[in-house]
Amino acid sequence: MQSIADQVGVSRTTVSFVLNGKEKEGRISSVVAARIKEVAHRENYRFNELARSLRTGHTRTIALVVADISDRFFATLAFHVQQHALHKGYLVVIASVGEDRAQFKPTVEMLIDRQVDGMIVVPIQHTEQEFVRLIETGFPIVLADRYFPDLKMNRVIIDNFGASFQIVSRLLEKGCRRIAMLLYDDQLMHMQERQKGYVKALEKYPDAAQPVIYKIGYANTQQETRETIRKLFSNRDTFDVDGLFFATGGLAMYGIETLIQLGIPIGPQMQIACFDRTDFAPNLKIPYVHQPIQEMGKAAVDMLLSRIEKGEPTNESCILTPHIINR
Amino acid sequence: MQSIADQVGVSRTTVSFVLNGKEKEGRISSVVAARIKEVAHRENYRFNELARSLRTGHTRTIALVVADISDRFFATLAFHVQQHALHKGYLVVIASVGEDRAQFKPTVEMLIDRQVDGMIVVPIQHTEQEFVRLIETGFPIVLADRYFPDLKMNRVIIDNFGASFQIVSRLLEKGCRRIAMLLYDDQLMHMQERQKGYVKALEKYPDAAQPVIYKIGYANTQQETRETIRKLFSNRDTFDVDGLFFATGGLAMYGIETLIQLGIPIGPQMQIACFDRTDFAPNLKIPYVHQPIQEMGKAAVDMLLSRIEKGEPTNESCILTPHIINR
DNA sequence: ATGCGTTGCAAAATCGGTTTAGCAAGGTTT
DNA sequence: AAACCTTGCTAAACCGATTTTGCAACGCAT
Repeated sequence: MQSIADQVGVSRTTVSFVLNGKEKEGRISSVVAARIKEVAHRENYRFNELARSLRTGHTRTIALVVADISDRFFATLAFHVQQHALHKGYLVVIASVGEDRAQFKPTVEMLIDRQVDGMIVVPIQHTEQEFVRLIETGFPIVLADRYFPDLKMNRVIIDNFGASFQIVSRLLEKGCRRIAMLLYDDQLMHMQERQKGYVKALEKYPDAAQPVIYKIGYANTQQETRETIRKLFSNRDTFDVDGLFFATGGLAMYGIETLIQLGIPIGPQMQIACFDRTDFAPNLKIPYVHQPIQEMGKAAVDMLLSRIEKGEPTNESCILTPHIINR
Repeated sequence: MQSIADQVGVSRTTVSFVLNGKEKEGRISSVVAARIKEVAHRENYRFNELARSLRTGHTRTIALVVADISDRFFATLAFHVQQHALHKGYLVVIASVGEDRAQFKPTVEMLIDRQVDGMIVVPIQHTEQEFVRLIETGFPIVLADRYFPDLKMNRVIIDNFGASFQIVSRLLEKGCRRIAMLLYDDQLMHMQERQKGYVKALEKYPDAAQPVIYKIGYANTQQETRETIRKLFSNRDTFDVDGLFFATGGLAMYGIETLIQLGIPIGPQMQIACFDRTDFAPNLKIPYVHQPIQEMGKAAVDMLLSRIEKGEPTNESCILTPHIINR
């Protein structure tokens, strides 16, 4: 900037005004403005955003923190968050921390130290205390997908209970009476509500079997899912399962894979439902809960930006309704 | 920092030395150092990395630019790049630009304006000129997965030709003689070499049919793939295909899906091979090219960081050898 | 001719740190 | 006792911008 100022024969101040389109405000003559623009263009001048941010107090950067960016759900969310944020003039920094609170804290601090304007985070287990601390500082955060019911903070989630209830009801309507559910071993509300929806749906049918629930760990998902399914079907004299409900697309993928390997046909005698479209075996027309990931990303960005730009209060939470896809 | 200095009764300089672990260098007494540390901890002091970066000239941040973060290959690459970079003390900013050069240029500029120390990029078509400009500026870049043969710059890639050659050879050994290939309609070398490997393998067998190649666009991959497969099998009196080779995991997924829908059994009479493990239909034991994504990510990070930290010259290119998985 | 509002620009403070150069006090050497 | 080295710390410049305040010069009305 100094270099441009020298060439035109003005001060840095003047250059700054012109390059920021504040010629009126700075009362710079159009002659000088034109010369500055020309030189800036010729020299291929680019702002040092670091310096600008230091002075202005904002970076026009937001962070997105997810458990695992190689997961299809999170990757898609990341894509849409990024597209929408870019459109609003913001850069998004994606951080993938694993379902691991040891990585979560330092990562979040690293991002805040770099002065991101706000964060969209899909929280992981055992991080609630981190959030109460963050809320105290007043740092703009919006939770996506998962949330803490006791913490008063912005969030955009889906109606997990309702979706679960509806899709399990569908299974029941189609005649299933002994439905088992597989979900992740996770205390967070999104999982709890999917479980509750399943239980509640079963209650409607007095002749349906009691809930049978299997919890799978995040660490060895594939293996645990396989073993669970194997066990379930080897005990068929005890519990003659005729329906399976998977709480996520990942679980469904591994589960269906195992069914196929075991040679168990999926059809009227053995029906399946799950969350998220699984690309796996699309010829099996499995009903699923379609989460509006794009809307979720957009809503989260909009909520965060209005919080950042307008100051404090926004509507606290946004609950999206997923579609039940019946195929 | 000023606040800490005031409380301890020293200058900002002293505080800075202590908090940066340069007490020896700054010749600060251990008594003062201890008091500073204590106050900093009590006040929960955190560096403003923006300000530090402005002064030191580096941000300890690198960017990763890919076409589509929701693609499984890129998401996995992103995951490993991030893990390894974090381990080396760097933050990574992931940017997803689509296979779209209109988004590519502004995104790269945005990142450079924010003073990232370097970039790992998976280039997209028609961006070669951008890179010659970037190279002139001396900005540290390493290319991953794809590359420009004419541009002398750091890159980490795999032996696409060799992998393609080997896996198609496998199909030929197993008896296929009329093998068609599906690949993306892309001028970049990685696709070209996969094609060449296929052609070269066919040449070994004089009784094999001439190459039959279908090019699929990035925009409507799923639909185009389906139509291509349908067309291929409806013309079976003209070309009685007995083998299919997919240049990527995505193409394979859509292709196999269509085969299943058409009721064409995959087996000795109709064999398949592809790049990348497809989670789709794992009960079909399809041989595939396993790309060492984690090694690729690590190598790219290491190459970039040594370029950034040690200055100019590093070994120009790193060629990884994929495994052929035979199942 | 005096006062006043406008126009066109620049000086200087500021953001929050890092880093170089230097200064005073005390100890050691000669 | 003079010269010199250490020790322990600080002043001030600097990174590259933004922004507030100020100050000439000019035109215009009185």
